[in-house]
Amino acid sequence: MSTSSRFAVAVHVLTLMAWADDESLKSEQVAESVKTNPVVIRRMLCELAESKLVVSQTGATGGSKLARQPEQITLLDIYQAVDSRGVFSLHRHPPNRHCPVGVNIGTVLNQVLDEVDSAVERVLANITIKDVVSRLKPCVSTAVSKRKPAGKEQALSVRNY
Amino acid sequence: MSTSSRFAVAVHVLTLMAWADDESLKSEQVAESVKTNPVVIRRMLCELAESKLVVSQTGATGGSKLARQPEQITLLDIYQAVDSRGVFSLHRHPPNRHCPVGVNIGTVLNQVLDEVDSAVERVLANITIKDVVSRLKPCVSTAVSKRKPAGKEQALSVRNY
DNA sequence: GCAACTGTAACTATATTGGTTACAGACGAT
DNA sequence: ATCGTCTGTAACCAATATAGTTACAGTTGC
Repeated sequence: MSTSSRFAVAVHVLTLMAWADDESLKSEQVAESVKTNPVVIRRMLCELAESKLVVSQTGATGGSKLARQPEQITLLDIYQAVDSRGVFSLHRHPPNRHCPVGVNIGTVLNQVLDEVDSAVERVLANITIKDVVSRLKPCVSTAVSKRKPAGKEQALSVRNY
Repeated sequence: MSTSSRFAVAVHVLTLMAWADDESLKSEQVAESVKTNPVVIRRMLCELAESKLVVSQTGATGGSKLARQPEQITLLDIYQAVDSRGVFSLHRHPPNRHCPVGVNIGTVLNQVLDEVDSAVERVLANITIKDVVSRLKPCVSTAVSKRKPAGKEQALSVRNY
């Protein structure tokens, strides 16, 4: 199975941008939230830009923001953009073609892997970045209310961290 | 996502044993079908034995066979035995706790990952090794019929390769 | 006892991901 | 026009996971 955190980080990045509304974020700011190197973020942003999920601008005052509304970006879009190799893999090297099982297990396994991948995609297609932000807000206001009884969530800028 | 072929190989191994009926197979024979090293197979067989999917016997005339009937072993059993880390991973290092998104994205991501894992498990739980063997047989008899018009599949022993 | 297995440790090889440095090119501000 | 700040990208290193290999102790049937 996947051992990659690329999907998790990509969701994190796009959620940050949705949180920031229409303001563009610099790779440095995103990297601070994810706690990684800005180059790692920029590499991922390039992939996300190729899939038309974000738009970036070079130059001073540059940065990146969502290419569409948060409700029009599904987790499946993100998954396909950064981590679309499927849940499982077949054998590294093809099995023995002279064995009745070895010669055809690949066909059967591919059917199974397709079923699994479809199930994963059905789940991811039904969750948007807007949903993620919605699920996030209760956590945040609760966390903040310990210090600020009157929650004013909009004041929490990701740019401050 | 997963990039491991462990699940594919494990299904292959157990399918071989189901195909061999109740005869025990030596790691050498299994390795020939999978085209890998017998030690790789024995390592995997140990994991499968811990999960009570196969039983092995040491000594001369030793080998391994299924611990239960093929219809009582699901692909979920196999998945959990050899590759149970879940489909996705979270961030390698925890995100910034001072960022409203970073501090809680893990909670939301875990909800999503649980939904995905459940979907995968539902698919795998509904496929047994017997099903895999059934899906395999048409392929084999077709392949064989090119040389042997009167198919007699039972004669195809995995022990020959 | 001997031969043929499994179980397992130790090591190497290979692949993937993540992290880092460095730098060319874009672009707004002055 | 040039300067500072940003993106895009190449090149490289580190860390991790899996696969493959050799070696050998222990088990078991003959």
